[in-house]
Amino acid sequence: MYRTHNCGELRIADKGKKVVLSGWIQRVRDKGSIKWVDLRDRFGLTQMILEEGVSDPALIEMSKGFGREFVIQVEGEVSERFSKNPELSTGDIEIRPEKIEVLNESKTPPFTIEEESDGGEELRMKYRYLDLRRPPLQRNITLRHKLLQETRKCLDGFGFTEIETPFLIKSTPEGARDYVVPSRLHPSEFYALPQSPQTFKQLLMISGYDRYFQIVKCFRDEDLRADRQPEFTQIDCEMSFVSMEDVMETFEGLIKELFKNVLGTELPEYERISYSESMHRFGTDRPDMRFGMELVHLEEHAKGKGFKVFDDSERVVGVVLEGGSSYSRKQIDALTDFVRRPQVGAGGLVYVKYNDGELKSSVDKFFSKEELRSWMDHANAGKEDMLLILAGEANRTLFAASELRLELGDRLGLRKKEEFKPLWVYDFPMFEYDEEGKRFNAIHHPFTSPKKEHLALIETDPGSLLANAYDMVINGVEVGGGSVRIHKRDVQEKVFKALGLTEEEANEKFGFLMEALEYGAPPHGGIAFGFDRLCSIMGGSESIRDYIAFPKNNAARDVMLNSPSMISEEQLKELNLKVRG
RNA sequence: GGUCUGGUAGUUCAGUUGGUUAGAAUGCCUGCCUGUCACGCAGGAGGCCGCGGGUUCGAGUCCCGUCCAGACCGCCA
Repeated sequence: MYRTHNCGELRIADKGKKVVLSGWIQRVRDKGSIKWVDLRDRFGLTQMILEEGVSDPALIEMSKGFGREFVIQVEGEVSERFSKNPELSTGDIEIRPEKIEVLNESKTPPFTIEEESDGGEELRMKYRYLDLRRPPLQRNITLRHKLLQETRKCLDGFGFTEIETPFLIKSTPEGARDYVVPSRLHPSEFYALPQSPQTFKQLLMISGYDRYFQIVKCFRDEDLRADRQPEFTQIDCEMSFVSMEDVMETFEGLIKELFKNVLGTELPEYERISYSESMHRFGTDRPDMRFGMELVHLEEHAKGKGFKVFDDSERVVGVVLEGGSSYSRKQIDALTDFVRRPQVGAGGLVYVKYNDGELKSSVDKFFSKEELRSWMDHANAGKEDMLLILAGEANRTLFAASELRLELGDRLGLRKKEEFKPLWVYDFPMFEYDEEGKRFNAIHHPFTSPKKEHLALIETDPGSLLANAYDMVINGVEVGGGSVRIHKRDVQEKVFKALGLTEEEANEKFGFLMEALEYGAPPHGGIAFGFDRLCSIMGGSESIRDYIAFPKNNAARDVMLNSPSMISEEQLKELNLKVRG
């Protein structure tokens, strides 16, 4: 028997018990005539003691060969410590070994396997199996496990059926780039890996399964980010006979359940705002609701007074920094640098604040004190505050203002990790115009239903058409998005047409779906959650890589496997492929 | 495709205006230590300064190229 207990469970009540423990050597502390060895597994740390004149001399001799991460098995007695460690759950006891067996030796690991490792990102990725031994990663992976279990339990309870859908499917190059798999049996033909099981889940509704879910890998061949991996996991859901309201209510319920059962947190009530309201108040469609500092619109107050920068701008947008009147020139310059970074993209930053009771601004030359005061009043800014103003083309200015708001929120410590503010954003536009492609793209996807009352606009003014689409946003992160789908063929045809697909193209790619819509498709809708993102939000980390056991790096490489890699001539030949270059 | 930051000991980093033998911490090895728990103390080993060119009497340091890593923009229906 390798063990009677794990390394995290023995307490003072176990004093005197004969036990067997197995684990990894975390550290050896050699104090001359006493030596301690910390034994670690994923449950905790237990100390073993070797004492000259007390312990078996053969064991002391043997322990001289011990190194970090050796795997050993220890048989011995639980004894009370002479000096206890209140920091450790097993800190009252230690093991006095009678028998030790080295189950496996270990090379010295290239970084420390501790709460805080000394290793850098790249090295830890290469030795991911060692990094995964560290307590923070074990907590993350365990959190993910709990979320998986709770999700299944909860959705099962809601009457959802888990159904698997295929990974080898057909390439449809709209939207994200597909990962593609060559077919051996059909030379020159390819499968694609799904970007999502979207069409399958709709077909399952047509098949009458009523409520479907799947915790499923999805694949997108696009560039990576801290919160984006080429293969990622979705909680994919679909329901029949539902309105937008029904879907929102159901999945608010799911997420509340998950927070309660996994984190022990009661989520506050969901706010709901429309896309246009969100853009107006926050400059983004995924606002962080943990703090205020909403955008102030100053076009009416600031334009047409002869200041060219403002006069030439579509938008003049302010953010009030509470307590900002004490900001120094240097601090304001730092904020200016922040908004001028190419990633934010603003041209500059105008400030207005009180200095010894006098209004002071970077545009004093162009505006009177009264005009400045009217801005401050409109912005509800007090004597201690500072009004920061951005101006320019509409989209860019809103984006920059939104980034500035987040930056200020960070500086004021208003974005607390342990606070959660959930939100629905709904009524997204159906299409957006792609300047490069000179055509309309679906903002959500082409199976999203347009608002019934707007449907007539689809031929005249597609840009103003709203969709029955909704995103769930928590703390400024889009954790899920969905829509009520099109369930009638003629509507689906109109949408494809608006997207610039010919009838032939639409039939070639989605004929199966359109035909299915003709056989009694029920009204249906659903949502998909980014499961990795949900983990990272709940776990309090920025990067989803911390919640994926074996992630890819930012060039989509697995540095441990060193994949992707070349394949052999024989494999290529079998697949009827030739590699260029 | 683009912007920015970085690459120096096993690891994390410092390295001045271009100038002697490239440093620190930690890890590793050796010795000492009777209650440690980030133990302590003393000593030791450990370097193709990412790679390739160039400038210079002289390059870790400056220039060009390249590779790798990270963040971001584009992209992600």
